[in-house]
Amino acid sequence: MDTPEKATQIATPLSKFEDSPVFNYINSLSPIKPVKSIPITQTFNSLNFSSLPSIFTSPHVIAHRETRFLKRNNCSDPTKAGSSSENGNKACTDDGVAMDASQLYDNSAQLQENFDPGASIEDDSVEPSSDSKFVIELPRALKYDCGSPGCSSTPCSVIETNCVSEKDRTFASVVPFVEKDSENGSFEDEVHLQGTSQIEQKKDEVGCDWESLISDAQDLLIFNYHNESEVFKGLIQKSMDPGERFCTSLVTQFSQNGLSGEPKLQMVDSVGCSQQHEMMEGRSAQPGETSELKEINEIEDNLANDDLNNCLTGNPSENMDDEVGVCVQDAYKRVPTLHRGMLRRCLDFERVARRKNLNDGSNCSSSVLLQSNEEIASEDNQLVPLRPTSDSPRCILPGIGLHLNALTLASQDNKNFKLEIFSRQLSLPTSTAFIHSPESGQEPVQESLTSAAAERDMVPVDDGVPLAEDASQTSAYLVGEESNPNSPKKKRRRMELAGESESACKRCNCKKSKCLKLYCECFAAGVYCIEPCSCQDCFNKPIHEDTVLATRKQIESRNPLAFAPKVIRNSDSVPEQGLHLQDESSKTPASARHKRGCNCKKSSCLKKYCECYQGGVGCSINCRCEGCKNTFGRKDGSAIMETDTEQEEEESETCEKSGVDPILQRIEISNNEEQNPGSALPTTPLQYSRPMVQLPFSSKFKPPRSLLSIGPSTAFYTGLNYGKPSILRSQPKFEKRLQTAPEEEMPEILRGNSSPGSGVKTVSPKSKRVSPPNNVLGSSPSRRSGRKLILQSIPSFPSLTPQH
DNA sequence: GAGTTTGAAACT
DNA sequence: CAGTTTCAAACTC
Repeated sequence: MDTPEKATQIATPLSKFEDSPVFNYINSLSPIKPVKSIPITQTFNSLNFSSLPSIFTSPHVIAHRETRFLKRNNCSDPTKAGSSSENGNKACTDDGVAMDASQLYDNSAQLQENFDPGASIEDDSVEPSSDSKFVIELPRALKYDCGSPGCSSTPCSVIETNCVSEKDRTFASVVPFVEKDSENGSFEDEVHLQGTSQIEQKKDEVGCDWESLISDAQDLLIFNYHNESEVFKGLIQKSMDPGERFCTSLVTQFSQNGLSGEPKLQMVDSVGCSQQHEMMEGRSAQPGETSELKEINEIEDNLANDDLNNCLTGNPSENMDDEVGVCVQDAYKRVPTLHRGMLRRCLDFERVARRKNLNDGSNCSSSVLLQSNEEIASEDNQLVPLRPTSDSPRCILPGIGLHLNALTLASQDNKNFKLEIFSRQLSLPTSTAFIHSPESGQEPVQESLTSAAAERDMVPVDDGVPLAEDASQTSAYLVGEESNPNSPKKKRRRMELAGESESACKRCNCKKSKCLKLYCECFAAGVYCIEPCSCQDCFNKPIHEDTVLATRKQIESRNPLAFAPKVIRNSDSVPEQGLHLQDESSKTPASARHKRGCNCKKSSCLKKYCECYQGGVGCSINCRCEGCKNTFGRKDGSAIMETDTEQEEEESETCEKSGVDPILQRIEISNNEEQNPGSALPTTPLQYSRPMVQLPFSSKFKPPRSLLSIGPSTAFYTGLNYGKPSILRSQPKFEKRLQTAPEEEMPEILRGNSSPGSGVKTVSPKSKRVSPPNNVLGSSPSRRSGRKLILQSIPSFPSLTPQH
């Protein structure tokens, strides 16, 4: 394997870093010798996630933990230390997750373990000396986490409190822990906190392959972002598929039962990382059962089901699930819509995973799953305002492959957030594909289609069109009616009435392409045509699935990125981080802009003819547009390059025309320069800066179809193309975008301009204004220096230093 | 709703 | 790779 190489690589950077300020800083912070851990962090960055095979995941995870231990327990546990040194390096290498994140995970995990009555005891016995260290470090880590903008203060405080209490007493008793926490918040918080850590831990464990699918990073980030992390936990847990839930409960049980924290957990981790299924097995493995995967497997379904049922039904159980379940409901209610959406996402993800499992043959009681879904949905209905105000993300299917149709199946009830979630779930590409497989049966597909159709059709409540109607229409569609010009039109009209939000939903009107070419928006978006479409001779239907897929393949063979989201957001897509994306990265400019850039000549990029404008993003150097006046930002490079006066003039013009606030524009422009959408500063219009957060689209602007899907979709398409799952795993770090941002920026800035695509395109003679200057500028020292300055101004991260 | 404009996609 | 054609959305009236 790569192990040797990686180790070497790591070693090198370390030496370099030792001198780095960061290193020193870390050193100063920790009494322990961070030597390995710190370098590891940097290594993370330096190394590409792509290099990490799923196989490594488990080791990797272990490594995390061990690394942590090494750091903390350095002397306490020789055995662990040894293993950690080896594994730690490896793990760090492949895991794109920020070291911080890993630490956080470890901390939380450990915290939990320690806090857990049983676990704590064991831990004590195992690592007698580690406690004090842990106490010290844990707070630090937590604080660090808290330091993140979004981090919720509550959890941190709780944790800290706990730590303090621990100091005095040891981790032996959970009760004190609870009490302490209750002081700050509620018991729920405590539980949630625990759950959170569990979840994180779990994710860490699972973090391999399919788990990575979960954009845990995002989720986690969100998690931290809001004070209601506890809610998340609950939701997550709830949303968890049986296996995961079970796992979580297991973790809890582990701790409660007094299972050894580290060693056994590690076993579980390793097991879990191998595969989804395996993962589940591993997780399900009880303390004493770890060895027998098969047995576990058998048991798993039962247990999982039981567990799930218990949770869902709210029956009291031994597990925390009960508590969680209860808490979840309460918490869930309290969760803001936004959060819920996020949670939803998790949920959906889970669902998808489940589906995948089901398809694979392992059926953990689909009924149970459905039940959970329904329950959730019902919750949503009750608690959440169903209608996203403006153009709902829901409509944004783009970027989602045909599989989307299948995915939607699961959550018919909660249509509102589903799409969004799905779109973001990009991570599910593989699973999606599988789900979509014909084998799954027409029914599922159709069903999914139905839901999808319904979703797409879904009109804001105010529209006055009941969902039921849509559903009925959908059903009609399902019946197999090829294309229904009449009804579609009606519907269309309705949609139009509904407003722009509707427009976001793809409806095609193809006449000659048979909806099998990219001309067709539906096809291009990776979704089947539905009733509202006015297409003729449409082949983009489940009935013609084979044809569709074949055509799709063909097109992809021609252009692998054909179905990739047209608008790519750096931060979300995390191309740099993505394992698979790396492959893509070479092809796709990782700019936060339109994938290929526009070629507008007459529209001045002020009309929807312009894909950039349509996508709500500014034009980039990739664009070959003429007279660009894109209100979302003009070609970034050129903007800078061009004389200020010219720019200003243009800006003023734009402002006048668009009515956009000049200041805003300036900001945008500056952002464009940086081309770092992912960073705190949005590259594109502010409103879109954080699609993840479900920012409302301005009424003025229609939701760019690909907007929300950008991040995930990117990954998605990658996955789709390559059929690799994963992708998102790299994100776990969300801890702080700030951290990642610089990393991403750096590459982007450095390469972004020089990126193959941009460079080539820029050169193109067509690019009237921009091209020549851009290229020149791109390479020009002045420009670079400017960017470099910007980068430098940003707090340097370890990752940046080491590699470059 | 018909016709025009526009630029992406597809083709040569 | 450039030029041309096809196509369907966006736009206008």
